[in-house]
Amino acid sequence: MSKSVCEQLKLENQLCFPLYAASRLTTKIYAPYLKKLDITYPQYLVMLVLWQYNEMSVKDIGNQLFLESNTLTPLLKRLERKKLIIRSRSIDDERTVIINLTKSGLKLESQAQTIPQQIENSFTVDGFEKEELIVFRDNLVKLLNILNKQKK
Amino acid sequence: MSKSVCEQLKLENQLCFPLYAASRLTTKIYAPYLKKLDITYPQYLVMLVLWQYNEMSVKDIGNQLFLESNTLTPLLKRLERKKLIIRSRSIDDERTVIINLTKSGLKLESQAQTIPQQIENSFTVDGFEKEELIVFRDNLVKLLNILNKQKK
DNA sequence: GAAGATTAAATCGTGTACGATGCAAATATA
DNA sequence: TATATTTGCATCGTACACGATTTAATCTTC
Repeated sequence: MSKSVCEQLKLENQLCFPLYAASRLTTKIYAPYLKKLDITYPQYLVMLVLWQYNEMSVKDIGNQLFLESNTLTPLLKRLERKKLIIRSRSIDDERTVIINLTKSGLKLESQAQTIPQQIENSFTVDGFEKEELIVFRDNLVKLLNILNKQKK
Repeated sequence: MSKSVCEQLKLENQLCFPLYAASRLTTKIYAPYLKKLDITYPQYLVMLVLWQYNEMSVKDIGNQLFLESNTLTPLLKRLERKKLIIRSRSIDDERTVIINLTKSGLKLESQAQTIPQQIENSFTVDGFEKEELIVFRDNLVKLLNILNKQKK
């Protein structure tokens, strides 16, 4: 990349902008599906983690999603208000808050089952081949790992 | 992709999550550089647009960044408070608000010149080849175009 | 086993995002 | 040309993100 400094400052030549915009627009693609479940996109991500691992501390969820308690605590309180989860202090370590799914939280998983396929379809219909999509996702994960390493 | 429905609900198998997380972590990579300029990441994106096009309406900026006035108006007011831009109503069309750079807004560009290269370096040092990075970016832009088409 | 360091959540303040709505200016149409 | 529609921006309410700080519990170290 031997672009001039001026060229580099252009929006389309940066990695950051398409990443930022694609992330936001993707969230919007989920919106109509998630509206039916009455949850937001970040709340959906938390539910994905809980469906997979069942019981987790706030810290654990944060490690999965790269989020801290300052974001998670209010979000989890909203999920609790929706009766999807239960927040309780660990007996072993009073500092730790344990998140458990309620029955309706657990039941919501079946309603969410169809979402990933529908989203994937909306990407593949015009544009991406499925194989291409996999390579792309692997690249994203690779970037994510690099970014995560830098953090430390 | 013949993953079971259950598998598809796992975090690492979705496209959306690495996109969301990578976008957020990338923003954090920018933070120390932007702190020196005393602007946030979305403010930086607006400045990129203005450095490239000089004079733009709120609508124009929104078209470039996929943002609406409900996000841009308060953000632009903050940039105005920092004396980086001037907001004024168009004479031709009183509905339109024209954004112009101030002298210090224009001057800030030279301070931002080094940022893209530094960011690119932090991606390439361990992990990504430059060519790989270009393919990846092109994929992101492709996704962005698909997403943008779906919106309409 | 008390003092100090570390850790897990929570709280606070600021700044996005975004759906929904309001409002005034401009445009289209009867 | 009066009226309806559209357009560009602003406002409002809700929900993230996140740096910085606080609080309480646990762990270290002597």
